[in-house]
Amino acid sequence: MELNLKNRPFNLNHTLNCGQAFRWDKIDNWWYGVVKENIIKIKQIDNKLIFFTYPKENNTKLVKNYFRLNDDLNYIVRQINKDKYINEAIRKFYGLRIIRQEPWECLISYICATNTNIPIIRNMIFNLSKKFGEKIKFGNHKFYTFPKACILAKAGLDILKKCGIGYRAEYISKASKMTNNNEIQFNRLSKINYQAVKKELLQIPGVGPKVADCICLFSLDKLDAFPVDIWVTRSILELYHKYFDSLFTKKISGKKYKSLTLAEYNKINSFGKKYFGKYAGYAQEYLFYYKRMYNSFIRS
DNA sequence: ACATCCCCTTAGCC
DNA sequence: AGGCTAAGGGGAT
Repeated sequence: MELNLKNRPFNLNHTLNCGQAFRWDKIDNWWYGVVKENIIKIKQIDNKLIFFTYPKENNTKLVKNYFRLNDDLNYIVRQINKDKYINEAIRKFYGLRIIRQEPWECLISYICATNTNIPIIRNMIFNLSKKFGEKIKFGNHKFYTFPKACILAKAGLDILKKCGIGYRAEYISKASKMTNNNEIQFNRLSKINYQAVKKELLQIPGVGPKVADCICLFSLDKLDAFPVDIWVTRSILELYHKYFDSLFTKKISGKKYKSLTLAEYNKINSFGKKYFGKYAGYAQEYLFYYKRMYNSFIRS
């Protein structure tokens, strides 16, 4: 199946490499991912996307929706392009789009994403899927769907821990039970505003402000959410310190990789939202990817 | 009501 | 070889 992007800016590699989604692999120049109960095999050639979906074939709707191809990216980028720093990130990673993930999978993924790094997060989610998901064979490759809430809700802590998730096992177990009990209703959450969604997400064990913001941004259409992780903190301290008092920046930079307090998180978070506006989430992702890439570059 | 300190798995890196 | 780092959160004080 072919999808002509026409003049819609999109860069598949940036979108899948930037660290927002953990379930994609590049094999022989094709990206493979599991989205809902489907496998997507996809590559980009100039302004064309070439893809296969399985088991439901030619599922253009799934691809368009997942990659948010209907977002007016040129307009969004114009809204967040406030200074030379973000401008450089936008130019460097032009075409990066926020992905619309499944809320349930996104919740568990970002509970896994605390106090660890992207390769380990990918492992945790793969292990959970392999042990508790359903196997799908596609070509010469095997894939696993993300496990349903009712399955994880029944799983014992000892079995969960064999997936390498450590202390997160209890959070995942409780979050699964809440989802399975209908205490968390994602289709309702996608319809209420950012503040209200975040407040509800914070009731889930293992979900603090950072994880809640990630779920809002990557799965619940809250493009104004501005997650603040270590990389965003660094880029704010380096590039935007003039918007904070020197006492604050000094305190944060002296923390040496210890986590932010709630007050500190909220201060950076509300700066991001105010400064970049209603598409602050897009700005966050460009800054995050830019800072992470640049730091790994100067280390190697 | 707030802030501070400490613990929590895992793996790659130096 | 042991400490540090990584898309942080929770609980005790």
